[in-house]
Amino acid sequence: MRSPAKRTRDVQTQVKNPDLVDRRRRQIVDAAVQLFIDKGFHRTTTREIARTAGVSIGSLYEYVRKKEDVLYLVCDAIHEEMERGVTEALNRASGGKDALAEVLREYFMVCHRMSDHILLIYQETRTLPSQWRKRVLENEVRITGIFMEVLARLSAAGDLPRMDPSLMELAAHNLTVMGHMWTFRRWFLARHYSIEDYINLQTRFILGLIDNNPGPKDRAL
Amino acid sequence: MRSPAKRTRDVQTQVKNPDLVDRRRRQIVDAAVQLFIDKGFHRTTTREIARTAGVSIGSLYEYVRKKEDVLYLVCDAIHEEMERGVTEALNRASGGKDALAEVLREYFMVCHRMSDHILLIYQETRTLPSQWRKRVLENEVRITGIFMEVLARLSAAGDLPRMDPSLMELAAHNLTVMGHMWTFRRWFLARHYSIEDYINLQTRFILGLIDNNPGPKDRAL
DNA sequence: ATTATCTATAGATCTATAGATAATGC
DNA sequence: ATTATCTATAGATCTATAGATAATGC
Repeated sequence: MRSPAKRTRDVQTQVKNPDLVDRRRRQIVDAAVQLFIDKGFHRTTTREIARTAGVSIGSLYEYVRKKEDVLYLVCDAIHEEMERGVTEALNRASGGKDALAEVLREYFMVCHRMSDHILLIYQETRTLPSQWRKRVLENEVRITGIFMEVLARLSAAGDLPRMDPSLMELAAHNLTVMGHMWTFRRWFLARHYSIEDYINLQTRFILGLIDNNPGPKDRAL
Repeated sequence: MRSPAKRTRDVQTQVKNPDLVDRRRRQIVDAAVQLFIDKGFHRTTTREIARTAGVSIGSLYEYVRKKEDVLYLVCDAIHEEMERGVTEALNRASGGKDALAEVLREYFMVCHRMSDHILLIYQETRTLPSQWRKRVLENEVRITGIFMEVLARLSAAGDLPRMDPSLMELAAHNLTVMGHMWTFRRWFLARHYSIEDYINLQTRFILGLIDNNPGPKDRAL
């Protein structure tokens, strides 16, 4: 739905050959992602991006119009990977009694893998020109939306208490952000917990909240 | 415990008179906070900070050694205000059956008031030299710690289910971040909910998770 | 002929300091 | 004399482009 070719059109280029544009931009994005993660957007120069990508500074500016264009391409690529990762992860979760726990585990593992990238988006989204910031934020909503669908599916199957749509939507945001939290509080959390601990504890936190049915493990929280 | 005078020592100055240092730095911080919120750290120039603060660029550099010093002073001032706000808010919450709901409401209102400032910290902490980034992150932990004490107090009073310390700590982080979430997802949330809606829904979410006791409102989530 | 790439640099900043000036207190 | 403040600018970047060169395909 959002192929590189589609994204291509957002950012102007002087180069006619679309395949070439895709290929070179991939080089540029790959170089820039790592530089931005290491040094931040503002401390990375366009020359560094060009050099690391293996093109000249002149060529770089054939493929983007401004430095911010590179940031947009980077953010979009990250979200594309996140979306793929989340979709796969959630499909992998098999459903049934522990469905939510499985979903959480799979999602948190994606966040764990993409830690640096998620953090980059938190830090640099504001740097984008508003037109593109809007796009990036739409991507963020779309990913939360995937989550929400899963919750709705579980709820319909009776594996989750029913809740009204507003609460369901907010719950999806909460779970999404809990994954992000592992990335932006990692400086603290990783000192105390492994990713496994984190997943287990957060799962207990959430299930403790959800499992309202009285049972052998009442007050499970 | 962390008076301006104490903080003063972290950042070098050429000026001998400590009161003057406090006063001028307050001017500088007040100017810089707003500029950083509006344009970000990197797009704000030292000259702008000086001009807005009502001092010359030369004077500015009598009170800080580098531009990053200003950012540190700004972050520290924000955390000081947060800490005061959170402490007050949590003391205001009266305890009793709805204690947690009250605590959440008071805390979320602080986050609502300090929305822009919290966001700034998320965005610019990485920009700090590591020595100061560390301090800023310690402040963040301290604020979560206040929260944790409140939870412990409620738990001891029986107004909250007992949980082991790890889970309690993580719960404190979760609640802290839920407040932050209102600031960094505000572009989405505020489109759908008022701050009142947000507080009410989040409270239902949390209480739904916690209130494991079977009762008239079973499956309250 | 057209398309892609490169080198060299114009032009615009921006941080941080040096050195001059004003204000304060003995 | 000492302390605080200011003006003027050195020195170091950095983005983005102009104009030259190389590669490609008719």
